[in-house]
Amino acid sequence: MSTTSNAVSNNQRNAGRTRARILHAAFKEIHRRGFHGMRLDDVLKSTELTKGALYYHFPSKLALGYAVVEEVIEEIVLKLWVRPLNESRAPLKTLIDRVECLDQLVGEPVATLGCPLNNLAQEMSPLDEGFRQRLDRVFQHWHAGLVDALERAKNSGEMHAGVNSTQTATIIMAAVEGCIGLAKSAQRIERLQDCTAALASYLRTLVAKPASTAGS
Amino acid sequence: MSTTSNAVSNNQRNAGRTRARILHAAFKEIHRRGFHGMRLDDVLKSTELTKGALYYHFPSKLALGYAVVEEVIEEIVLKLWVRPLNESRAPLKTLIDRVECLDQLVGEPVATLGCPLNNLAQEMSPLDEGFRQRLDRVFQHWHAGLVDALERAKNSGEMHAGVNSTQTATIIMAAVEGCIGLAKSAQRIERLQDCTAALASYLRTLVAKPASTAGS
DNA sequence: TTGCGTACCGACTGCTCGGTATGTACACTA
DNA sequence: TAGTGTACATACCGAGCAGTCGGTACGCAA
Repeated sequence: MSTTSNAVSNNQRNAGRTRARILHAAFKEIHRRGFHGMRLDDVLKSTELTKGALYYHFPSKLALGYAVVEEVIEEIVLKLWVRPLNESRAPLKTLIDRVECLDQLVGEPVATLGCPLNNLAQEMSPLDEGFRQRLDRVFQHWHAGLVDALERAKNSGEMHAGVNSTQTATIIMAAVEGCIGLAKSAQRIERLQDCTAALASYLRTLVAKPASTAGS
Repeated sequence: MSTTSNAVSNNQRNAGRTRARILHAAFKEIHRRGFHGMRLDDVLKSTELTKGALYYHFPSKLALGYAVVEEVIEEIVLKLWVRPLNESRAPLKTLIDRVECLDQLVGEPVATLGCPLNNLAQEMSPLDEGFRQRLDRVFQHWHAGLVDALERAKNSGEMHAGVNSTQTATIIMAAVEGCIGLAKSAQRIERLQDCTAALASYLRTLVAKPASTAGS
C-alpha cells in the first residue's frame, strides 16, 4: 500500500487492482443473490481469477463480505445521500428532488434487486454481529447526513421550525427503503415512482410556507 | 380431508395436524433464517418428525415455502391489518392506533427478525416468480384493505377529502415495512417505537380537523 | 543470475443439505 | 383377519460449495 510508485500500467500483477475487481464483482453478486447466495466461484468466473487470488486478498468469504460493506456500500451511500445534501445550499429542496427522481438516480437494478445496503442488513443483521455493526455504521452515516440537512433547512427558514429532525430523518430512511422494497417485491420500477412520489408529497408538507401551520 | 369424523383426539396418525405442524415450524425457521437458510432437518427436528412425513405432505422444499406464504403469512396479514380495519367504524383512528402500538402488536420477534412477509419478498421476489406472485398477492390484499379503510374514512369525514387513498396506502405499507426493517437492522425494538411514532404523527396530519387545510 | 517474497493458479477435500428409495406400522373396509 | 391404502420412519445418495494446499511465474534487490 505504501509503495504505490508507478504501477497501474499493465493488467498483469497489480494487486490493488485485482483486489478492487474481486470486491466489485462480489458486490454485484451480493446485490443479486444476497451474501449466502453469492458463490465465490461465480465471483471468480466474472473476474477471470481463481481461488488463489481471492484467498490471497481475503482470508474468508465473511471477510470479503465485510469489505464490501466498508468499502463499496458505504461509498455509495455517501455519494448518493450524504455529500449532495451536505453541499447543497437548499438541503430540503435537494432532498425532495432526489427522492422524487430516485428511480432515475439508482437505476433499474436497484428497483428490481433492491437497495444493496438494506438487502444485506435484512439478510445478515440478525445472523452476524460483525455485519450488523458495519451496516449499522452506514445507516448512522446516512442518518447523520439527513439530520444535518434538516437542521440546516430549519435554521435557514427553509423548513418548519417545529419539525423533529432526528425523527424525520428516521422516517425518511424507513420510507425510502420501504419504497425500494415494494418495487422489488413487485419487480416493477414504476412502483418505485408511485411510491417515491407519495413520499415526496409528504416531504413537501415540511417546507415552510408564508402562512404556515405546524403540526405536532 | 372429507372424512373429518372425530379424529384429533390422539397425537398419533393425524395427517392434518402433522401437516400444520410442519407448516408452522417451517414458517418459524423461514422467519428466522430466510427460505434458503431454512434447513429441512431443523424443521423436522423441531417437530420430531422425519423426512418421510415431510415429503409425504409436500413434494419439495419450494412447495413447502409456497404453502407457508399462502396459508400462514396471508392469514397473519389479514388478522393484523385487513380485518381490524374492515370491522372498524373509525378506520383511520384504528389505523393510527395500530401503527402506534405496532411494537406491542407484533412482539419482539418481528422487531429483531423482521416482517415475515417482507423478509420473504425481499429474499425471493427477484429469484423465483412463484414466490413473487404469491407474495405480491398478499401485498395486494393488504393494500386493498388499506385503500378500503381510507376511502371509508374519507366518506365519513374522518379524513381529508383531498387525500389520494391509493397512493397513501402504498406509502403506509412502505413506511411500515421500512420501520420494521430499520429496527431489524439495529436489532433494537426501541427503534421500532421511534419509527412508528414518526409514522403515526404523519398519519395524524390526514385527520380532518374542524378548520382543515388540505395539502397537495 | 541468483534468491526470495509477492501474486496468483487449480486440483482436491470434506461437509452440508435437498431429495430418494425402501421399509413399516396403523386404520379402515369388507 | 386378511387385505389395502395411508402416514409415516430411516438409511442413503449426489450435487454444490467454502476452504486448502502444493505449485508457479513474475519482479525487485543485491
